[in-house]
Amino acid sequence: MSQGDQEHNEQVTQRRAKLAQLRDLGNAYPNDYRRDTLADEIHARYAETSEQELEASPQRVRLAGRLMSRRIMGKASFAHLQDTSGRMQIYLRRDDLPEGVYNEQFKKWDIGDIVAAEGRVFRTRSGELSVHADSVRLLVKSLRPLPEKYHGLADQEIRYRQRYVDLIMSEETRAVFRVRSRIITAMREFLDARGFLEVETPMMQVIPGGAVARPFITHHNALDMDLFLRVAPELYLKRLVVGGFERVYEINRNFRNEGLSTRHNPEFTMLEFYQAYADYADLMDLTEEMVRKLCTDVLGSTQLQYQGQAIDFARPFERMTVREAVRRHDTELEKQDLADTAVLEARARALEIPVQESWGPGKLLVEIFERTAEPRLVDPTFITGYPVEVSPLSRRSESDPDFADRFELFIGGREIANGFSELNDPEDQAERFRAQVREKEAGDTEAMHFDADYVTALEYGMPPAAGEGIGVDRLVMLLTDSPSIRDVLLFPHMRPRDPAA
RNA sequence: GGGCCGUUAGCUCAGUUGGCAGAGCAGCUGACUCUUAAUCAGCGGGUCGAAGGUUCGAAUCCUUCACGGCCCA
Repeated sequence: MSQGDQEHNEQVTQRRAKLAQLRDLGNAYPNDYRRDTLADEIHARYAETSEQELEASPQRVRLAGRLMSRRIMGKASFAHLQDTSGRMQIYLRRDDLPEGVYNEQFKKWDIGDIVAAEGRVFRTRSGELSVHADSVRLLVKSLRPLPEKYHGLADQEIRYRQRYVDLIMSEETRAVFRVRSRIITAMREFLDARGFLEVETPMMQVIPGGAVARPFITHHNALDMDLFLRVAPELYLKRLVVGGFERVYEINRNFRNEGLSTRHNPEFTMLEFYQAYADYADLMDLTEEMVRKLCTDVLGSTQLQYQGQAIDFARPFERMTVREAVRRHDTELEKQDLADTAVLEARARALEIPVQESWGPGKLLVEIFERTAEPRLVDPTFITGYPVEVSPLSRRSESDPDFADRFELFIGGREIANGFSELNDPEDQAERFRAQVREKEAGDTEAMHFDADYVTALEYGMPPAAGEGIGVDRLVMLLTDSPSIRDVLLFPHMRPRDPAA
């Protein structure tokens, strides 16, 4: 079960013995072979070429990859070789290889070995494009047996812990991470095309800020001081807006010291961006355009299925306020006054929400929204009208000071993005920091610190701006139909297992 | 943090009422010069997640712990 046990496994022992032999014969780990073709290049190039045409004009290729299967029929064999692009079948005949290679080398190879094969492209009787090898060579001896060829690696835990094995065995897994990469590339293309500058800001911060969340603490030895892993890049990105970079973005990790679940990993990737001379409404338009582009670029469609439910990105995204969403999805509250604290509290208790003493009407409303409406927001929907009470970083609405100029985007019943018009009044900001500090002193571990330098930056003057964060992992989950965030992280956080091993 | 489920050969999984630990793939030996979950004959391979308990006897029943999965908070 554990990796330590494999040391005593007979298959590992046999493979180690073969490696020892290879060492006796010379360099067991050569790096002088150069391939000239990938498996999928052959499939693409000769997809339409007939058996006869290939026979008439032989095409030579040099391949390298991992041996994934082998079928030995006496003096002839077939094998599948897998490289970064895909698989190619290799055909070997004893009499077409140099003396001794077939019996003394090829037959001693194991599934999982990394090998080179050179020869001409042909089609088998059943029509499969293959390479008839006249030269083969072992490049790397694999010491550990791969999972079973038919079922592959089914154990979720091992798939996460030993992702390299999962990647070797599962084209589905490889596809998820190719899609992830394409999504991030498409985000960059979209923002770069609109004059945004990609930047990197500190991940180790003296004063953590920009989100209401508990940070990780680390220690700098030379300075003998604790540092915080960032919970958000927000305050640094806005310093850059003060500095005159009027459109900036960062795609990188945030760290939040909270529990793990199918939707939460301690480190996760956010796209965060800021645009001067824009407000939250401008960003809703921008977001709709970007999300639709990502969907089309990556899936080639504006329709997708997530865990069995259809999601449509083609229609204009619906927009409604928190109150409208609650009214629509909670018939109990339909006709009641959504500003009445007593009514809201009664309803929250009826919904079995653990109501806290300190909650005002705004917090109650949002809690009810999350319980009743949020899971039903399947097609992309912008929700606005967030109470200021739950929006400590947003600018107040000029038309109604109880509400913030803020939106969240929901897709598939989950929050994907959060954006708002930025607070650029340094005196208001200083007062809000002071309120957070009071909460921290009262024992709230998630409350913010007072960031004096950030207030100083605002005092130089930040142009009116709007900013937004998009949860990249959650978006990738949607576009790859993945049920858990762990399925879209190459190395999700796992508790250490068997520390003795 | 709570509830439910899982952990058996390298991998995928069976294991009846508590009575000698099983299969397929992979591996080893042999046959086989167009196979593709190749085929045929034979063989080897186990800390049943860990510890403790009940019992003449535990993979199986009980307790605790570890790790994971799903749901809830």
